[in-house]
Amino acid sequence: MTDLIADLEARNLIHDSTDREALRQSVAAGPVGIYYGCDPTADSLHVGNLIGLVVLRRFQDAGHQAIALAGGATGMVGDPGGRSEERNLLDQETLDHNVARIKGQLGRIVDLSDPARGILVDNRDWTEPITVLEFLRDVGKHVTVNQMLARESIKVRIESEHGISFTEFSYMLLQANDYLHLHDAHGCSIQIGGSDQWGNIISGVDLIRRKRHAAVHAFSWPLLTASDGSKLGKTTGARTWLDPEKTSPYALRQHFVQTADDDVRQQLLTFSLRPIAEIEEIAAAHLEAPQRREAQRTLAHDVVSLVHGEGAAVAAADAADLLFTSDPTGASEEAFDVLAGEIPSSRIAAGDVGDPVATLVATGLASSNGDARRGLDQRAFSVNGAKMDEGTDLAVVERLHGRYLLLRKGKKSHHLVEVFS
RNA sequence: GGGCGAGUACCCAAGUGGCCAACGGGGGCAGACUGUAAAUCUGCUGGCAUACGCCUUCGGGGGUUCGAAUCCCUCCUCGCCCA
Repeated sequence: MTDLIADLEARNLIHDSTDREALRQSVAAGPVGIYYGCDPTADSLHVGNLIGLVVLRRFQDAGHQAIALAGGATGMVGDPGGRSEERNLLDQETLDHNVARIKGQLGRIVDLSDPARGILVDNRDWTEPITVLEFLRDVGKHVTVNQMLARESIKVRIESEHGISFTEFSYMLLQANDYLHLHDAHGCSIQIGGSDQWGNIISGVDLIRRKRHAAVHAFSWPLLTASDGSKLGKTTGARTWLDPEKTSPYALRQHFVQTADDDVRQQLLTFSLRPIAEIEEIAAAHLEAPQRREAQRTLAHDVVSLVHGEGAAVAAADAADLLFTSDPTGASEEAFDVLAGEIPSSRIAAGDVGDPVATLVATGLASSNGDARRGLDQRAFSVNGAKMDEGTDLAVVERLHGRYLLLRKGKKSHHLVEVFS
């Protein structure tokens, strides 16, 4: 990559930045340390964090040092941005657990095996030892409350009915101190984050300029929103996680396959490591024949491959093909073996198969007997491709390959039942 | 410390003694239409029950009443104002 910054600009991944020319020259001049931080508020990263990780990856591929920061300390305090109420504080034990899990997920996207290429740090390591007095003198002295109050994230909270605690108010100082530490200890000179982080990021840049008289850089990407305005990865319902235990590779694939036409080009630019020219070709082909969903398929493949590996991406694609494009009753036994590993599945004794309501609840496709009955009423469920009703006796439904029942709710939820005797 | 106000289901929010499992909106799920898209229209959205109905729920606890989300007491949490 001759000009990484230009590439990112073309991908619409730069929203705000410090002096653009200085940033460009710094990146072009040689390897730099670049840092992206996320707070371990859950035991898994989600697709919202993926942008940062992919940007780190792009820098790493260009020979720079990626610094992934797990915010063990800031996670204890809570970022006031983007919410109207105080966070619930997490305890040490939970944070430890979360950081450990996140490290595994991170390591697949960003190479952490060679410290010169990438490292994972936890800001508790340098934040915990600082005393309150040191912090107030060394960090607090360099920042005016006036500036802090001017930040959008703070302003919003002050005007909200719940207000903001001093704890969360202090968050940006901790993050500023992180950047200072990484600058001193690792020579880090770029910080990145979503545009909602810009205030916090700039605080760090200012702090370093005041204390070290050094000009460091930063940029943010536009907060990813779907064309319907919802915040990606934070859809009210189920989040899409990077941990395969929480969101299977198949489910992750489905999340991206279902991307809206209007969003798919931008998402490819954001998440795919393919060159821009190739993505533009795919986008152009997609405009010609959107119903083929080739762009969505490419996007889904690239993301799953990045997060879980090529093998998982292919397996997830095969499972999806079986469920959506071909007749499940004609699928081979081997295909079902694979499918069982990709979609939710369960084993049920032959004697327990019969009543559709009980079976639907047992598989989790319905949340309660009432939910199952409502769904059956609305003809939402099918077994082996045939619609079910309350009278369907699953015991007499012919099992595929002698042992499988493929249950479906709506168009998108599947569950494979293996019947044993 | 004092005064005022608020806490309702996933979220916002109506309801101020029975017609309340609780208006409305959002979100979610499903059906029709489709391309595993969007838009649109329709249905559903506490649990048990085929059903009559029963049970649990309106910040926590206690009370008044035949009957409470609604009235009283108390506690907790939060906001605004005064000190």
